[in-house]
Amino acid sequence: MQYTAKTNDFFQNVFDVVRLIPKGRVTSYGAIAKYLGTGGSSRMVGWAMNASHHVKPKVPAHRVVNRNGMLTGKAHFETPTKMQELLAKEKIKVKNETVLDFEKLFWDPVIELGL
DNA sequence: GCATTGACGAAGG
DNA sequence: CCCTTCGCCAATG
Repeated sequence: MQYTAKTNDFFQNVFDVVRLIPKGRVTSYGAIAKYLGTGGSSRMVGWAMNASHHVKPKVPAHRVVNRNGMLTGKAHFETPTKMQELLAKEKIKVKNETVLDFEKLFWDPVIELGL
């Protein structure tokens, strides 16, 4: 799989922001996209995460969920339960594939890191 | 090069 | 919170 110069740069930015997410906090694909200035391309953030598996250092992709706090990407982990396990280790409660207190745990890079 | 797909988002129901 | 429709854009067939 080869990435174009465009996506390669985009991917790196996504990985970088995701690694900055504090332990025990979560964010959304859209928030990351907005922070990177590609607001409408939230799908591309998800695509970037898809490539985060073989990336080093490891990207805490489990801290990235959709706008509803739902673990939509759990199926793409090593095992369908891996994502919830990692979240549980960070004291993040997950119920019915959705992060509880999502609004309280939400970490917006635009707000936390500034524009 | 067109059609389909997708770890999304907003709005309306 | 779930469902549908539409917009979004790179990758893939």
